[in-house]
Amino acid sequence: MCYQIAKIIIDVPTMQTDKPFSYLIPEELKQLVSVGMRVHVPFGRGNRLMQGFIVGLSAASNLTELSDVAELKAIAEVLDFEPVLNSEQLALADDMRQTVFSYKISILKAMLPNLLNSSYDKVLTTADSEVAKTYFVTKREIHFSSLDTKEQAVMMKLHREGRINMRYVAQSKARIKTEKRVSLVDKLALMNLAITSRATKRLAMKAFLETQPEETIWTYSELLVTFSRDVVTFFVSQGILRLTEVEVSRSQSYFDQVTPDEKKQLNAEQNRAYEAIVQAKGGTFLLEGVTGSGKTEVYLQVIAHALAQGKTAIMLVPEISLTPLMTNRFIARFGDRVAIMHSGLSDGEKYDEWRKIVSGNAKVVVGARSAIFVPLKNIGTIIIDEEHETSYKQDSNPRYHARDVAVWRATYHQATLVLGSATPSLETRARAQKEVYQLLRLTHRANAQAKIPEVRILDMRTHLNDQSASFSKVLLDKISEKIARQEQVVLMLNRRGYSSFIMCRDCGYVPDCPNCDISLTLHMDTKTLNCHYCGHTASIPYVCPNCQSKQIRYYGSGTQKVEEELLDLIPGARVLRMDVDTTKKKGAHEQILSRFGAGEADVLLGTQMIAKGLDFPNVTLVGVINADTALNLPDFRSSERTFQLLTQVAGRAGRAEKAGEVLIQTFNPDHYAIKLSQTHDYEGFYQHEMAFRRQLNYPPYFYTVQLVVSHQLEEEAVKASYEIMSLLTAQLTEHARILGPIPKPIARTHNLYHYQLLIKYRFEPNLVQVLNSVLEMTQDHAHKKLRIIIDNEPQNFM
DNA sequence: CTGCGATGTTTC
DNA sequence: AAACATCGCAGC
Repeated sequence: MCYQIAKIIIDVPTMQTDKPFSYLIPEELKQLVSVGMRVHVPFGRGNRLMQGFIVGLSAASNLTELSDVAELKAIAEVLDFEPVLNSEQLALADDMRQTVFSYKISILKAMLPNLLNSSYDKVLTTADSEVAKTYFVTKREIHFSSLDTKEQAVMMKLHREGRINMRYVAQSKARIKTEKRVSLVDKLALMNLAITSRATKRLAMKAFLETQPEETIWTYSELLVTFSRDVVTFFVSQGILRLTEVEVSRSQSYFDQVTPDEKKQLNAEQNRAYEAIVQAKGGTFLLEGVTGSGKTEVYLQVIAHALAQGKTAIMLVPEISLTPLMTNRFIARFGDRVAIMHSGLSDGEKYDEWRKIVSGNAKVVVGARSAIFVPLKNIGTIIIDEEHETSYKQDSNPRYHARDVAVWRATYHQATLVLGSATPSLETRARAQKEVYQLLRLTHRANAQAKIPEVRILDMRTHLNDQSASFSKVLLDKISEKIARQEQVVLMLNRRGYSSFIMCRDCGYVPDCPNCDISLTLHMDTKTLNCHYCGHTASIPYVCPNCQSKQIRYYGSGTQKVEEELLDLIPGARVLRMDVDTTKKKGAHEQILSRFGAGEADVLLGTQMIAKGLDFPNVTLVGVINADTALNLPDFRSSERTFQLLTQVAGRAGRAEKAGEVLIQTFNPDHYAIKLSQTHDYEGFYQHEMAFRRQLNYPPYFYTVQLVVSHQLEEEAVKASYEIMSLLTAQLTEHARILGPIPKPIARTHNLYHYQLLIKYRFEPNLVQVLNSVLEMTQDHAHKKLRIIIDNEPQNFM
C-alpha cells in the first residue's frame, strides 16, 4: 500500500484547528513517514512552518473532503526516524479527547518530553543595501526572536515595504547539554591590572589568579563557590578570563551511589496483599494501609514479580515525595532498570530518561503525574502511591487525572493497578465498597516495635497562651521536654490562607493587585510585592498610599512568624524551617531533610510538605499548630483534606522503637475530621463523610463538572454564564443539578472576572455532546474574548 | 482617495 | 498563533 496523504495534528491549540489536516507526502519521504512521527509543515496563508504529529496515513483515493489533491500542501520535513508516539498513546489521546476538555494537540504534547516540541522563529535577510547598512551591520541574517519589540516593529514595517525577506524556521529543540567553562587567557593583563584597595573581592580573585598558570580552565560553577558572579564577570570584561560553553554528556551517575538491597520479609498482612495482587490477571486494587505499614515494600515486590514475568511497571508518587530518599529504594532494588521522571530534572535529563524508556532499557518508571504517559511496552503493573493526593489531577490543560489514565492503560495492557493510601479518596474507597476495586488492608505497622502514636487534641479556646498566639503551653512544654531528651520534633503549620504581606499599622491598608482581587505577597528576596496569580510586581511603599503614615509593617509568612515565636519562647532551640521560601532552590528540600536526619536541629517546622513520607526514627513528637485553617474553605472536600493531612502528619511520629506522640491544636475540637484523626479511624471517617456527601449529592454519589467563565467585563462574564446555564438546563436531563453561576472565591485575576458553574449528575448520556456545544457556543461571534474552562471532576474549588 | 488601526477569518 | 482580508475612520 502506498500512502500519499498524511493526517496531521498541528501545534496550534485552538478550537478551530483541533482536527487533523491533510498533507501530501513528497516522494522522497514516502519510505520515511509513519504514524506517530513529528513533522514540520507549512501552515496558514504565510506558510509558516509548524510542528505537527502524524495521526493517520491514507491513499489519495480515500480523500473525499477536498476536491483536488493538488490543493494540498506537502510535508516539509520529517523530524523523527522512529515514531515518538506509539499506537497505544494515540488511542489513549483519542479517548482522552472525549473526557478531558482540551485540544488534541495539548494532550499529545503532554505525553512527550518538552524537548520534542519545536521552537519557531523567523530569519530576516535583505537585498536592500541601505537597510543592510543600518540593520545588518554585523551579520547577514537576523533572528526575529533576538530583537526587542521596538526593533521587531521596524522589521515588520520594512518587510511590508518589501525591503526585507522573511524565512520561517522551526526547530526541534537542541539536545545538547553544555557547561560553562572559564579559562585564564591573558595573564599579562592580569599582572598589569590595577585594582583599588577597597575592592577586596576583586583583589582576592586577582591574588588567586596570579598563582595559577595561564590556560587554566575551571567550570563556571566551581569558580562561583569562592567568587561572586559579579567579580568573575569583571575579569571576563577585562579580557583576562574567557567564558566558553562546552558540550557535556548528561550521563546518569545516580546508580553508583546506591547500595543494592534485597527483598525484605513480608509480614502476614503484607504477604496476603502481595499474593492477591500477583495472582490476579489485571484488575484494580485498593491497598489501604496505615502509615508505616510497609506499603512500599509490597509495591517493590509486586514490581519485582512483574519484571520476573518479563513485564514492566509504572510507579507514580506525588511530586513532593519524589526525593532521592524515595527513588533510591527503587534504584537499590532494581538498579539501572529504573528511570526517574520528575519536575526537578532539566528538559534534557527528562529527554534522556524518556529515551531510555523508548529504547527498552528502562523497565520500571518511577515518577510524578506525567509519568503515567511513558511509552513502556508490556506493562504488568501500575502503582499509584498516596492515591488520594490532588496533585495527580493536572490543574491546567489538559486537565487529566493520572488515576483515570492509569485505569485506561491498565485495561489496555491487562495489567494490575494498585492504588495505595493510608487515607484513600472517598471516590476510590467507595469503588472498593462496591467491589469495583478489590480492597486490601494493612492494619499494623511493619516494624513490630513501632506503635501507632498517641494523639491528643488541644482545644485552643481553653489552652490560650498570653505569651504566644501560636503555641499552647502544653505544646511548648512538650517541645522543651523532647529537646531536653535529645529527641526530635516535627511541627506542621497548615499554611493555606497564610502568606507574607505588608500592612499599614495606622489604617490597616494592605496593598492589593490591580488585576486581581487579592492582596500582594511580600517577597523579601527581591524586595518586591508580587501577585501570585498574574505575576504583577510592585515596589514596597515607604508611605501608606491611603493615610500617608510611615508605619508600614512587614508580616512574615506563617512559618516565619511561628519560627520567631518559637525561638522567643524556647531560646536556643535549633529550628529548621521548610516552606516555599526555604525550598525554592533546587535540592534545598533534600538538604533540609538530610540535615534534620543528621540531628543538626531539634525542630523541623514546615507546611504540608513535611506531612508526607518522612521517616526519622528520633522524631517522637509531632505538633500541628493549626489544624482547622483548611476546614472553613468553600470546598466540599475540606474535611477530607484535613483528615488526610492530620493522619499523614501523625504518622511521622514514633517510626521506630521510641514511642511517638502527636499534639493537635485546634479551635474545632469537636469536628469529626479532627476527632476521627485522633483515633486514626479512617473507616469511621469514611462512613461519616459518605453520609454527608450523600445528603448533599456530592461525589462519590454524584459526578461533577466545573465550568469557569472569564471575561474582562463582569457583566459579560455573568451574561455568558447564564446563557450557558440555560443551555445546560435545556439539554441535560432533569436529574442533573446545576449550581451557580457564582463568582469564584477569588473573583478576579489577570484582570478577568471569573464565574463558575457546577454540574452534578449521575447519568447523563449526552454530557460530552452538551459540553462540546457549550465550547462551540463560546467560539461564536458574540463571545469573543470570553474564556471558558471545563474541568471534569475538579479537585479544587478555589 | 489614501493609509492606518481595529477586528474578523482562515489555516490541509 | 499569526498572516492576511476587511471595515471604518481620519486626514487631505
